[in-house]
Amino acid sequence: MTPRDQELQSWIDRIGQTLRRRRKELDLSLEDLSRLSGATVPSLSNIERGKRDVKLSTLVNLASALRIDLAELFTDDASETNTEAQNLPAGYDLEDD
Amino acid sequence: MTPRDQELQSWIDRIGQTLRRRRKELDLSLEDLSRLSGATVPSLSNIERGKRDVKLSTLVNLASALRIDLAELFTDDASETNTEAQNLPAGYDLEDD
DNA sequence: CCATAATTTATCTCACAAGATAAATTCATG
DNA sequence: CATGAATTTATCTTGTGAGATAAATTATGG
Repeated sequence: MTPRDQELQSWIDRIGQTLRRRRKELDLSLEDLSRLSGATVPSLSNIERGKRDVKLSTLVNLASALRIDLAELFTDDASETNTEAQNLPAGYDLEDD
Repeated sequence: MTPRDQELQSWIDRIGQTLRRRRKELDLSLEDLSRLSGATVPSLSNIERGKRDVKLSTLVNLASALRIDLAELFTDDASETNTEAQNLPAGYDLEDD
């Protein structure tokens, strides 16, 4: 495994973790996020567990569904909690949008 | 075209522009970058022109070859010129690495 | 202008991301 | 524990990103 492969895997892992952390933060199931993002449940599972070389479009959709900036997936200060408008615990709309 | 498609296209465009700007900054041809990154010349052309829904691995390889942080591709302050160690005009090593 | 380099476009192939669906596993909670 | 929800794993299909290669087009310098 080349060092670049390792770097890739580390990005894939970190992005997956960030996505999962954020989903939990919003108290969504994979199924909820599936409806919000358009991605299927198995696909989401694989992405969050770092099993996929995701396409940009997928990340854009997920960031949008989770109401975070795409850039946040790449600036892992690992503990990105709340930025105000990004947390809306009550009555989060689960309709597909 | 949904608004999310538009957002995707705008990211694809901006990333392509950033990559091309950076390549020119280093005074590399597509062929040079091809050797450095492992991507083929036609592929690079398509990416820089915003014709592709790139995979994460491709972006990681390109950022590495161009010696920029991956995050820089997603924080487009549009005019990211020099951050010191990222500019090495003389004797830039064209060997594949 | 011409020659050459750089880039774009085209074709064909392969690999794999992601969809769809179902079954298996794991996790909560009563 | 049992039961139902959540997640993971598996299988099959489809679409497309990216490699390889070549030809066409567009810069650029002499």
